[in-house]
Amino acid sequence: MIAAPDRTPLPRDFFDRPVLDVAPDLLGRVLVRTSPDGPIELRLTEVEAYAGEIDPGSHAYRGPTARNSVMFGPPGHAYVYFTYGMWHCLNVVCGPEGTASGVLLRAGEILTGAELARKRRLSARNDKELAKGPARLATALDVDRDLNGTDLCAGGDAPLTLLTGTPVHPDQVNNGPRTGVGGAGAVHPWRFWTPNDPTVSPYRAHTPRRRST
DNA sequence: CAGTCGATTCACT
DNA sequence: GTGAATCGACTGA
Repeated sequence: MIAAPDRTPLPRDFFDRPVLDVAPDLLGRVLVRTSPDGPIELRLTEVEAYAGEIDPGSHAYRGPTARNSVMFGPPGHAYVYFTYGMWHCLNVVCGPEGTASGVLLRAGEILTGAELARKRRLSARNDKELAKGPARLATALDVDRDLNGTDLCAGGDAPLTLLTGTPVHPDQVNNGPRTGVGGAGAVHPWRFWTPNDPTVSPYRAHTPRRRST
């Protein structure tokens, strides 16, 4: 008998901690997306930590900009960015206001709303691929920049909420280098995932873009 | 203001 | 395993 996931929204305090504490603690939590199309619930299986201004891999490394301003705001809010001209990725802001840490939500298992997620992820060959990768996760949940800055702790009918769920025991969390991060940021083993879970995305090293001409 | 490239995904060989 | 897609933020002149 497995206990039902705790549906209490995570409190603000949860996110007001060092990002390396928050990131592994997010595994097993449940992200709820409510939209006019219907609800989707997803159990987080893979995340990556980005340590703000001290982290060469972070968007906040060179200080505040128009794009990353939400990361410098209060914890527990969504930082959504657009990349490669066609994808969105979803992060949770961590640490006190004025700092700029965040956790990239990279993959998860769809618990409810799979039918809706399949409509948005037509290229997925099976349900394990619906949210296997950060842009796939955002696509399945219909997350775009309209949700940048959304409070994930508000509860109620907010478009995005993080529930307590069923946290993974720290002894069971795996970690390794972050996917697709190059340069000095590649040395940090700040990717966290639940082992032996088919929804976790494969690791890929950073690939420099080939020069034109 | 032009050049560069990205916390990726997908189709194809 | 390799390369294209696609656009906007950021950088440096």
